[in-house]
Amino acid sequence: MASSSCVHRNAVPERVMTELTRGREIADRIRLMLRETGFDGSAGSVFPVQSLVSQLLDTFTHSLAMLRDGGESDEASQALSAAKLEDSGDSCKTPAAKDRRGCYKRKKSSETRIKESSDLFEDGHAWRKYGQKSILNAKHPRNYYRCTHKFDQKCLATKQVQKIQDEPPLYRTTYNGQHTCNKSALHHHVVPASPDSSSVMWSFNSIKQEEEIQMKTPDEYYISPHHFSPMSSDVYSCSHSIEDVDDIVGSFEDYFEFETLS
DNA sequence: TCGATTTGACCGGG
DNA sequence: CCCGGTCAAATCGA
Repeated sequence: MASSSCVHRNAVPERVMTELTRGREIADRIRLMLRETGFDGSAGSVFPVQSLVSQLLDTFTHSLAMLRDGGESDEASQALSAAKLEDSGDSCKTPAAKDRRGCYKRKKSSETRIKESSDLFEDGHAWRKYGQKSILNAKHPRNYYRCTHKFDQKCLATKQVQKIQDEPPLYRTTYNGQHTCNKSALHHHVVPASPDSSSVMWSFNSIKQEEEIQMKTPDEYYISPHHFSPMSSDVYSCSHSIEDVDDIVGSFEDYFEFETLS
């Protein structure tokens, strides 16, 4: 169909924007963390880390500005294209029929983030379960979640959670898409299911607030066609910083991937 | 009563 | 045609 190729053509700069925005947010988080821990030079540190992070932030900001100026993929057109996608789905929601042909567009496998943990953890976002499927050759069913703000804020983020091991229990969470919803609208500090749990615990704050990120995860890695980097499990003490840096590197790699494609 | 979850049906890509 | 992702009616529960 012609429409799908049209959507795909617009999707690339949007994804680049999303990646760069994410990178800039993470760089800013690092900057705040450095300030709190005195690594920005205020506590006598000789490391020029703060300066590097500032340059990193500038790089993201400039790249985003260039993309904005050069193309039409600003937030408005993003919302527009999101609305178009929405429309293609709405056409089948008329009470007219059970005929759902053309009802939804299957996503192209875009950037995917996979997390594995020993229990089900809160990631700070509001999710709504919309499906469960038993998977071939898998012992446990796969659960499908979408962002609660899919409709009110056009947030297209989804995730899948599947138990992949019994003893000890191990869960794989696969994130698809980026959140475009307003995080500040959410409760930002979610109490984990079991307070003494030794697995993954995240705390997302909005950037302007005091930042606190704790991550303890047995394994984390990203999957993209050219990138597969398992995290070592013995870097707990500084894992939050390292994972953020890994996030940024991932953003850049995704960006250059798109660059070479276009 | 209304938002969240469950679950079988439906759909499209491979 | 099979499998996995999504939809949506039915059901749950606060």
